[in-house]
Amino acid sequence: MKSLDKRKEIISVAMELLVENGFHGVPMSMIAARANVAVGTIYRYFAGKDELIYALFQELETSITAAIRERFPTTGAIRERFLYLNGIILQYLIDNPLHFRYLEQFMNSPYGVSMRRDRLLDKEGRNDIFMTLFEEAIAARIVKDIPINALFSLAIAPLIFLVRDHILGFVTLNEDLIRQTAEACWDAVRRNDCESGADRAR
Amino acid sequence: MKSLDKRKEIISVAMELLVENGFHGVPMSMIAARANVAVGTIYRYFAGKDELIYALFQELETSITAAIRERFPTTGAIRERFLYLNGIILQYLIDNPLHFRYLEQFMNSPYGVSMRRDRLLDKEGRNDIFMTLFEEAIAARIVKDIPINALFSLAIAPLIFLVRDHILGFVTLNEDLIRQTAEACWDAVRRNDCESGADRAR
Amino acid sequence: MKSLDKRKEIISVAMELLVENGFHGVPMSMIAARANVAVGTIYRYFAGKDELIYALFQELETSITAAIRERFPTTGAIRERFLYLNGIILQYLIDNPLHFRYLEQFMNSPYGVSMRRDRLLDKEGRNDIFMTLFEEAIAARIVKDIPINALFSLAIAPLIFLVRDHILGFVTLNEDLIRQTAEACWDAVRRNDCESGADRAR
Amino acid sequence: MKSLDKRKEIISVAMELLVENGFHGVPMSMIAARANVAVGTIYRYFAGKDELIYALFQELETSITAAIRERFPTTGAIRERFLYLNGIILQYLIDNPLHFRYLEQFMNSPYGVSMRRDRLLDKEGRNDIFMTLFEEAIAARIVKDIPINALFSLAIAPLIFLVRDHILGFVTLNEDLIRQTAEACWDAVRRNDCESGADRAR
DNA sequence: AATGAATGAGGGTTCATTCAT
DNA sequence: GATGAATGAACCCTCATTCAT
Repeated sequence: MKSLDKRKEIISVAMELLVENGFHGVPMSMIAARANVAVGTIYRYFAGKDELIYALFQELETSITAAIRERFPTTGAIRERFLYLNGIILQYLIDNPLHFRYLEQFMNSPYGVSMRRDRLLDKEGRNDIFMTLFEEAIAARIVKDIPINALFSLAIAPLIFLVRDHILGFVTLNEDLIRQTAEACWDAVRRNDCESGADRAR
Repeated sequence: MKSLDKRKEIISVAMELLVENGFHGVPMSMIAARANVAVGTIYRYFAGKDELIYALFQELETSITAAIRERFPTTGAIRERFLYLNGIILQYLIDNPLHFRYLEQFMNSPYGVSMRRDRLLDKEGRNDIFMTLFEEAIAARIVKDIPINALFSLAIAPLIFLVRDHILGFVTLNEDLIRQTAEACWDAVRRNDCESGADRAR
Repeated sequence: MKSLDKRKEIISVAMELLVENGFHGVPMSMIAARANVAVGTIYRYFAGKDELIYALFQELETSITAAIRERFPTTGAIRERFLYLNGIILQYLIDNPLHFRYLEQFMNSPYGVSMRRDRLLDKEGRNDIFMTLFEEAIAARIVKDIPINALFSLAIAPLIFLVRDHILGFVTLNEDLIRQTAEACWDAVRRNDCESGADRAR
Repeated sequence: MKSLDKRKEIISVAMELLVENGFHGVPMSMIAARANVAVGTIYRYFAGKDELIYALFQELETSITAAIRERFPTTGAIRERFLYLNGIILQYLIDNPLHFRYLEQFMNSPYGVSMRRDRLLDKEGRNDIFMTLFEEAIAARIVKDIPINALFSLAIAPLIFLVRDHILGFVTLNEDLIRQTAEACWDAVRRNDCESGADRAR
């Protein structure tokens, strides 16, 4: 097995186990055993358990960002791009439930909190696609005049919750429901006087 | 100190410590020390650490349910009740950031997952207030015709995300923003043809 | 077994094992097993292995200091007190070969070096009995006019070396030899013009 | 790099690191890295870590013995030869503090102990220069009539202690102090009735 | 000869839980 | 009821050594 394959195998196995058993329910030895490597080998690729957990997050972030970037249209009506973007994200999360569950656990653990604290400092501007879209929309006075964080929450949060329900089996997300939800999110962020409501009717 | 006081003290101390350091960053001995009891004493009130963690969740759930129930108006226009309900929840979470952060950590840990699995079985119908309201709204054809889980996500998720941002200092939630967000959530769930859009203008 | 007894047992067992196998040849588990306690118990009395090693040194230092102090005469001719002091030390080391070997290993390991570095800072004036004696002797112009460290080395170092040889079986230290060596050390430190040489003849 | 150069480089790097961090504070990988060779390469020159540590000791012993032998005068008054010998040793240790510190650590570790045990068996008669000198001196009734080990300790131990103090910065060894200490050591070993004391005045 | 990735036994340490007082 | 000393399984991590390249 090549070196890179080993790293990938470790990441893949770790993701699965950590999602299933929680960060503290998975000894390094368990990861090693399932990845068919020695414990020490993991430490050639990751400085420690914490670093492995962070690395998994970054791996996943890279993957989701790539997925979005490669499919996202840079032109077209804002509303259409918004709906399309939401659709992509929803689809990605449904297709990669492991990633979704890892993200949820990571973000709501001390790891995620400290990660966000670090990010606050070196503001690299993540989620830039969404942010760019919103900035354009704000300038065009198409969306509500509230802080961009609020817009972001209105646009994204329901998707996250729905995916969670979907994964837990409370609801089944089909194409129709995905579209409807994406549109509902748009309703939440757009200005909703009749005029701009009219743009739907065009 | 009375027996009940001890239990309360343990719960209060544990909540604080667990939120700050994560479930696995808090030894029982640390809780005992901060609560001014012996380690063994905790085991008189809770069967073990896991049970303590579950008990904390239940305490908190009781508290939040009570807060909602005691303030929620059973009459009035659906939209107004919806906005009011959202406002109560938001306010509760802002006033009790410890509860909020505990919930987030709990829900996204193996504890929360297994708890939800248990609930799936003995469907007790939590969140009944919201559900009742939605059922009424669906019957009145005021809200979109999508699964109730989707409605629930659209109504609640953005608030959760915003509170998280607020607690982390990304955004400051004042009364205006709370109202605007609650209304945006309503926009997401309501039927948004011009007619029902008009009901806002009434 | 009382708590204090346990601490003593751990110290005693640790001393023996560490002397025999070296600091790094003795796992905590080995100490625990021989002391008939659980591994964790050691950590109730010592913060960690390093601290245990330091504690052993201090234990031993206290013991040796006490042994010297309780027997040392505060009056009498300087030469007699010097010889007596050397005798006490020699006897102590011969009687407690474990202590001697522990000291040697400790002093010549990174532990001892860092300990001495710490002591340099908070100069507490150890070995004060010897130092006091020397200061008196210097004032009386009985000993050589060289730095006190040099005097100290001349007075003590040969004893240490001899004890080492004794323990290794290269030489057998009997009372005669002890006395002769102590006197030879005195010859090394005293002013050795005929006049002060004469004080021996008095 | 030639093979021999590699061996020398490994030895030199290892000496430095082992002195600074202790035998157990230096992984083989650290030595390899600092010597710019692969870990495996070290094992071509030394059978294992223990053997490396022994080899370092032997290198050093060879070096010190050579230094003494090449400078030591085989003729002259015993006292002068004694003083000269002590001077050589002292100078060597001061010039090679790394060797000194290595020796101290080695001798007082299980390595040194087992080495000495081995030597006991195949009595090779080390320190022969000193021993020869002493035997000559004993025969000439110039030194005290005590076991040769005792004489050796009196002659050498203070120097060792002083060098240690010097390296640790407790005292500064200049030429004067070196000479004075060497003479004091002579005072310790020589017969010190006035007559032989007079030989100093000659 | 040289490399360095891989190994895995072994070590220090933690901490949930128990139970004699 | 309350205490907290004692327990020991289990964890993370290190590093001497090997061996395929």
